[in-house]
Amino acid sequence: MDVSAKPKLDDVARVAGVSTATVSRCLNEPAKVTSKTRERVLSAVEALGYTPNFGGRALASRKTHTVGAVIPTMENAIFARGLQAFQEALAEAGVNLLVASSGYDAEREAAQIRALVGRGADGILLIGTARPEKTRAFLKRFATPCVIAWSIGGPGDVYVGFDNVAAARAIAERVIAFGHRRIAMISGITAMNDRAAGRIAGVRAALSEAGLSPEGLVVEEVRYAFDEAGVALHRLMAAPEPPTAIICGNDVLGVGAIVAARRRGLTVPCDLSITGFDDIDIAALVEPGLTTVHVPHRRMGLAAAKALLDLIEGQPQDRHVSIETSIIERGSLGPAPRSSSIGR
Amino acid sequence: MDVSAKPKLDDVARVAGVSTATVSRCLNEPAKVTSKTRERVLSAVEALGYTPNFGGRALASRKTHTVGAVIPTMENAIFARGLQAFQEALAEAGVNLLVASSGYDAEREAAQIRALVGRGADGILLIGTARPEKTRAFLKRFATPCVIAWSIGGPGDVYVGFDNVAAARAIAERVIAFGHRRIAMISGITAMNDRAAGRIAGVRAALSEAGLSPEGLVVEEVRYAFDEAGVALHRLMAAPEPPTAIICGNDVLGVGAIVAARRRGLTVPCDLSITGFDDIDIAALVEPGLTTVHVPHRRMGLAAAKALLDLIEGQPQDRHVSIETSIIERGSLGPAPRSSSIGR
DNA sequence: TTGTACGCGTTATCAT
DNA sequence: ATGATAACGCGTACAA
Repeated sequence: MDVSAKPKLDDVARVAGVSTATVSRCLNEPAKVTSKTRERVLSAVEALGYTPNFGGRALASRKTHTVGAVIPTMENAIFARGLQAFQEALAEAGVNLLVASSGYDAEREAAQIRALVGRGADGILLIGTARPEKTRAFLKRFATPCVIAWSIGGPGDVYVGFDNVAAARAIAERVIAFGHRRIAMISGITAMNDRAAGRIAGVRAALSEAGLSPEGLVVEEVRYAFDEAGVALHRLMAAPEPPTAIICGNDVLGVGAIVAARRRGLTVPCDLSITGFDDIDIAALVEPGLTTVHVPHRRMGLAAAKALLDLIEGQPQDRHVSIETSIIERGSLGPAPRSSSIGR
Repeated sequence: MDVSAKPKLDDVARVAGVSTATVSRCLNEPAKVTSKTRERVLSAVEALGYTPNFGGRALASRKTHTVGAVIPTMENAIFARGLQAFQEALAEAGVNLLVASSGYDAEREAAQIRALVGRGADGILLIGTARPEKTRAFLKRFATPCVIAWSIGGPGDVYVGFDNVAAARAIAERVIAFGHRRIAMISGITAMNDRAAGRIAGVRAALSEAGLSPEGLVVEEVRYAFDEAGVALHRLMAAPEPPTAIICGNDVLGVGAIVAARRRGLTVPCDLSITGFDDIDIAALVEPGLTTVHVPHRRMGLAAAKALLDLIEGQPQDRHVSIETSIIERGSLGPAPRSSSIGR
């Protein structure tokens, strides 16, 4: 009925009455085998419940059919969503996904990358471009196929991402167009995070272009957490000349800011305008809806999978894929209050 | 400067002037080696930038230091959060995580399980207990260490979960205690989902205990998506005797229902009470806050990792870990409207 | 088209 | 404590 030991290629060969080589061919290059013997072999495989041993296969073929991804955290919905799509696309191609997380920490990212490469990942997905030279050198040294997502990488990188600077600039321009002059920002931690840094740069660029002082932009730098946004908002609003609009580095901060504003008795957007970045589900559920930058995270995940698989196969491809973003207006951004546009 | 080929155990042995066996021991059982030679070996490892080959190691040791997890989808925050904690705990132990998703589909789950076992996962994490006998047999056949989470499993299972029936019953009792008699439910799809089915059963049990008809419970079964909750709510409220309280199968549905109710001009909880299940972030952010069942997803993920690692090591352990849940009252559940408690 | 035989890089079992 | 050497399971030139 049931065998105690795991069947090996050898067992299948014996049952099918062929050599191990033929069995191997049947599984890997079915075309190189007669349909008749193939049938015999496959039924033997079925009968024994044979599963190829991973170690043996990896050792002989020097391929693991496994790729790794190191993301900041799955608890951020944007990465969860992108990774989900990434995994689905890989599964489609019979490739497994190893996930690791850095917690936005460069050291941990480096450690996880080493672990994944050591574990034999055929390729790797990384988020953003900001990382120590040491980590970069490690990847280069082992020539690990690597795709960068969520950012525009350098000319030498293969990436599937969007221009954080341009997108942030676009939404800042919208804020300015609404008449806001006292603008503040609640940003994620910028250390080793080019997305967060780029979004600040984009806002500064918009200010500058509008003839406003980019240095005057007050930036509260906090962890990506709802509560942190509240703390930051209170600090900002306690200033002698509080902002009339707050541009948030992502939707978690944006929604946190809206809730905090409400609890502070402020009406959004009448008293205070707030914008986000990412367009995750909750952005559409808060009251008022969060005006934000829409990023197609799923599409990016799918494209990243395709890019990485192509890269591993050595196929020619687009090394640089830019994903378009757009602004979604939902109501949390409105005209600047009249009293303050008069200001002093 | 840099070598073109990847250094192997052999290279390290040559440089250190020892045998491959010693190098292997240095890396795996450092205690069985003199500190003097160990030092020599380790510096050789460092100098060459040696990384053990995964295939070779897996083949010889019959261990991959890799575990797999098959979850419905990472896009559901509860799984993203639990999986994040799970992964962190594994990384701590030097174990890598392979993730796969089923999309709540039994066939896909089976396929992913096969893939992960074939890929050499030392153990596997699964969500819930409801799955075809065939899948169960497959796991038994290969004696794959397996932990079930998010549910109470059978006596033969190793699980780290909570009692979905009891938790749903508890919140239904609360709803009934608020005077509600016309109670409806918006549930997830129950096919091959014991959590969703269990939650309905729990609500029915509470109704029955309160002397209400459990068969009278109207259940709208929908996918776990915000929009689906809205559609379901509209159907429920269009009935001749609409419910005064809607118990939702999870927070995604609960929040979706609150938003849909608001758009329908209903005030929660004055006109309609709504409850959720899970206690994800948005439950605290909507207006009014969603009264829900708090589930410590991170703690469950950590405990699941510990259980699985112990199981793989063959260590004695608790095969059944029950996680406590609690009810969080936030405001979306209130007294039944007076007019309807009088009824028709 | 199919079979033979060797090599992939490591661990583990013996001796020493 | 260390070294020689045999597995480990599969892929693949090469031969038939």
